Amino acid sequence: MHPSTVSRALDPARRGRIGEPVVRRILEAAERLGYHPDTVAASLRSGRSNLVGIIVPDIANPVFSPIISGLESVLSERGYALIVADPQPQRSGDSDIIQRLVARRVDGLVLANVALHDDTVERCVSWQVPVVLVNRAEAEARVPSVVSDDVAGMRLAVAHLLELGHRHILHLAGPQTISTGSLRRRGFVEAMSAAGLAPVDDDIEEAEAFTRTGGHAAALRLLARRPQATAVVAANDLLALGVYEALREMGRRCPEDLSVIGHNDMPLVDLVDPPLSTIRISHREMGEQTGELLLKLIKDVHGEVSHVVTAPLLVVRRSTQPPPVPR
Amino acid sequence: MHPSTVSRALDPARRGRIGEPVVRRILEAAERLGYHPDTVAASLRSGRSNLVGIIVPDIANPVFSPIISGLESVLSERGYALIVADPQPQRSGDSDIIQRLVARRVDGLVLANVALHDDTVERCVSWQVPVVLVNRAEAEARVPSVVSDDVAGMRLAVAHLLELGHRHILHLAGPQTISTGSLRRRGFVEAMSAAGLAPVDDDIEEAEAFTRTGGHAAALRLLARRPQATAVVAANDLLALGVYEALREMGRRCPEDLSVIGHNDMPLVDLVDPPLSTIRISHREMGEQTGELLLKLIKDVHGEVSHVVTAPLLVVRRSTQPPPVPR
DNA sequence: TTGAAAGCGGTACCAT
DNA sequence: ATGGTACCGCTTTCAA
Repeated sequence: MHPSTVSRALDPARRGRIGEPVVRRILEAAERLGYHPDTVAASLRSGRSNLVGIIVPDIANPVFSPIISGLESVLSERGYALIVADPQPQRSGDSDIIQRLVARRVDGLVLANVALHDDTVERCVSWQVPVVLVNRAEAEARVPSVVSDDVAGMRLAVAHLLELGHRHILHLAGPQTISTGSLRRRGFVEAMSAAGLAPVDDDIEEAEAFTRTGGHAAALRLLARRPQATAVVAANDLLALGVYEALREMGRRCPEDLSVIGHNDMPLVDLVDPPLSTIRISHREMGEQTGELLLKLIKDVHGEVSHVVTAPLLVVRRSTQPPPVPR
Repeated sequence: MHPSTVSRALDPARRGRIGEPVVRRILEAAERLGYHPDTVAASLRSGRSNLVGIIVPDIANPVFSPIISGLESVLSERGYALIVADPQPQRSGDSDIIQRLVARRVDGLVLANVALHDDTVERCVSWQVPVVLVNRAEAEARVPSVVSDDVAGMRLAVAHLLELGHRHILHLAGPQTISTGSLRRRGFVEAMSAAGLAPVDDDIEEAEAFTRTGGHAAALRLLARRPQATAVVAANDLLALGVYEALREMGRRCPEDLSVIGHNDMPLVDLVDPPLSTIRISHREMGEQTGELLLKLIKDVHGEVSHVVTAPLLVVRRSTQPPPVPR
């Protein structure tokens, strides 16, 4: 048969230009022979790979895995496959994952690990690869991004505690090199200031990483410094769980002695003791939005740079309650 | 310059055949021009894509995400990229993910979602694609697999409860179409029988899925039927947490009234109330082993079919204690 | 050790 | 609506 005709008949997008009966015959033959067009050859010729890469700091992290899942869902529905990369600093050969992905001719890239100031983005732009940022924004907003409204989230958390009657509220911040860490800190400061309770530096402690151990260590420092505080707003759930551990060691109770609120609403925090009040973010939805944005960008490289900001939600459980009455 | 020479100089594996100074000049030039060989063209010509696919039932599942992570880590170290696919039944176009991946010329495939009897495996074998199963074994062991020793794990769980003094022990089983569900059930029956306490059918209840809600519903049925039992062995942690919920609704306490033990040791189960005793499985390590196995298979398609079985570990926390003394 | 030529398997473009 | 042709960018084989 005639290669061009077959090619066209097999591509739903341009099948219309081919005679109805011919298409049927070709489809049948393909079925019978178990023929499937070679994606690699098609990529070489067409320049499109139908491949998208995502770079995350940790695949198994409960924040990123639903993002990957949502993204994959949108992409695969549209015929794209997703390559997941997780650059571990100590690993050799990782010198440049972005480069490796670009050499594979990915049609687009999702970056879930850029720092607030990061030259990775610049390199992608210079390579002309469509890029979308997720769960991270960069200081200059050069490329599209999908993030939760961290400032609004902290406003929610602070408002909840104020309403319960708390006045002396601390913040357990995340690393300030990461946008969520920085934005949430800013959100905390703004919300407190708006209530006339502007925090001083000693009311805030930075964890070294968004982990339980990081939260634990930082909470120990913070609570030693500010024993009379009645509530802590943690920059994420893992940090909040670190506060739990610190409290346990210090012989203080949550929520009776200290209210704690987290951020993310990751799986199982409703079952920890006490069930954690937190700010819910739909990471899966963020992944889906990221997919839509990227697909749009791939189709129209010079489309406008749009930023999606998803709304967070307060989830009240049992780790927050009114402050203890002073004796 | 001379394309062949450049190609050879850029490939570390065969650089040796090229003159030292020539190599240096080529490397420099490549650096200067920002040249990177096109992987797609290379794939087309060489037949190798340096691409591996993994198919999981749920990317965000705490069992599978560390597997993916471990696998990715091994693969990317060796120059392979990992495509992650997550076939959702209701999704269109998914008609055949395997086919789509094969059309992309993946060098190998990891299946994390095969049922006990599954024709997917057969199709891969017939397509000559190297395949490794992970966290799932099939009834006939036609292809390599990496699994935890589920039977041994259940033996550990049962032995722990027996040692505490329990005699009336129940099993909350997972879906029997899945190898872990079926193997763990068998392990439970064997371990109990070995102790002269062979369970009857009513001592075991199957959950519809490995989820909290599935566990919750099944636990309600099981505990209603067997109120005097003093311990439950759940087929995984999520199911065990479902038991917690059921207990709470029934006004019974864990561990005072009923000991509960899970399986997997997923993140955060050490912080739930009460901290869950469980069987630890290193899913990340399983992912790494899977990568090694697959790479070996890719290199030598006709190598022997090996099966890796990782050893589980008992983790005692606070959800298990001696049975209440009968009044 | 290096150069030359021939494809890998499709798709884009032009001709009919 | 279909057929013909060139060619995507590399690797492989063979020749020098």
